[in-house]
Amino acid sequence: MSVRVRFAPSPTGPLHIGGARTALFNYLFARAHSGVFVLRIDDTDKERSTKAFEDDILDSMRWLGIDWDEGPDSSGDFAPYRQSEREERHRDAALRLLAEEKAFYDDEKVLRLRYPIGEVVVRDMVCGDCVFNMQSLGQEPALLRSNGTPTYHIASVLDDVEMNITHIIRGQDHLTNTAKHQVLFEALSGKVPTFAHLPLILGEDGSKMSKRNTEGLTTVTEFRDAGYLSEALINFLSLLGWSHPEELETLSREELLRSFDLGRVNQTAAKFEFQKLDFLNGWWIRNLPVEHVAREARAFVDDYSDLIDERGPEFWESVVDGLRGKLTRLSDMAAFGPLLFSLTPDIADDAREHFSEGDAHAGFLSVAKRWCELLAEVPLEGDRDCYTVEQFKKMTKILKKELDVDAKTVFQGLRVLVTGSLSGPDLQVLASSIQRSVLQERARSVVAAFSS
RNA sequence: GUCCCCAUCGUCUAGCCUGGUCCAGGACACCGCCCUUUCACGGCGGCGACGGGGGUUCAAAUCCCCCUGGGGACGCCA
Repeated sequence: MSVRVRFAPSPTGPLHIGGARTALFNYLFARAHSGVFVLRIDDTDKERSTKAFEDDILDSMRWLGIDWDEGPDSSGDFAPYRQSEREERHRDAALRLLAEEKAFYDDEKVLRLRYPIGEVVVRDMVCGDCVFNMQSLGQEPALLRSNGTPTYHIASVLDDVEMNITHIIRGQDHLTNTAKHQVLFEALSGKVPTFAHLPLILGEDGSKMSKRNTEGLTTVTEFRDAGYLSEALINFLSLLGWSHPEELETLSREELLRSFDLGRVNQTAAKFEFQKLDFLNGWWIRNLPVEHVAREARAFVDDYSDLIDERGPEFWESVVDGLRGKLTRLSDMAAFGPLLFSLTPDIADDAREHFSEGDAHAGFLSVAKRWCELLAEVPLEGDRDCYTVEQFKKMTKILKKELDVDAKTVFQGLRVLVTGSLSGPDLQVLASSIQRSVLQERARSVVAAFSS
């Protein structure tokens, strides 16, 4: 029988990063086995489920590139894929169990599963055999609430049966549920799917990747808005609890599809560390095709949208290509907006201090004077409004040759005249991306600041 | 508290199933050096772990037991 797996989030919140990892592993497992990946919306909790959250979950998965074969938005042989639309089946199944004396009503009019006496063994692809004494598992799981509506337990198991789910891949926090569900599977169909419980992802403090972590990011949307690429997130998530057979670390979606193997999933909970995610994000920013990164980066320089559009598409790509070496998150791009377009750069304190007195001050002023002259003298090429990298190089050479100032002062001075700061991205890239008129205006502004 | 799961560098991990090639390998972070007229990138090197105790064995990170530590589950939530 061919592999069928499902990811079954409940739309009571946006897609959490931990849920994304579960979805990813299901997706990779399905693809690795040429199987089917089902997205099912487990919205049995009507009070807390919303369409907005469902939309967020679908959008997040699309953004991550985790696509599904059957789901609420597509027709499939097992539709509907929203549990709220399958309520009758769930209720009927629960009542059938009651008729067969496999369930019973408690004093509160809640229908509960009847436990067998003794032990249940869960055979798990990751954890091995886990033995549970059913009597130690606490209260029997509720199947129908006192108001007659089905609960997660009956809905989930019945749907897994009806949708021919062969493998259930979910977090280890479901392990005790699985013992109960296994009883339900046997009662409902006599067949039990294969289970794989993934190790949990812990927050940096070591416990539960819960509401808040050090960076305040928990949902996929939040990570996206913070400037992470889906490629980096997928890469990072894949390495939490799993490792590549050749220990490769930077893994593309294609490589993951090629090499994923549930057998290599470990059983140890992993802490979510931003340092590694940041490293991978920077790596992907540097290694993905420029067009792709340029496109993704646009969202983070929204304030300069018009100015960027005015300069044409090639401008933006060349800027991103020149500057991406310095990026960790796409949101870092925001800082480059003013660097590219502002007419009056803020002057950094250390820059002001560095050139405020003595020889440094004198040297700086002579660089500034000559720089202003060059900006007036050196013509632009063709119909360009910026100097080329070569022209800028030539101009710095002139400064170095003509002035009785050491090279360091020339370059640092130039950097301050162009950016107002002593450090920043490659000056050649930057200077050749800034319009001459802006360069002139800035030089004037900086000189004025240093003269007063 | 009860039950379940887990335990290798600060972190993610390889190795463990099929004991010896492991005085434990990689990656992130950190620290040096190189590259560089800044910062990054890149290159090279360094620091750094088998939780403890018993077994089994000629031999244990690898197998068994106990302890300790960590995590999870115990809802008319999913």
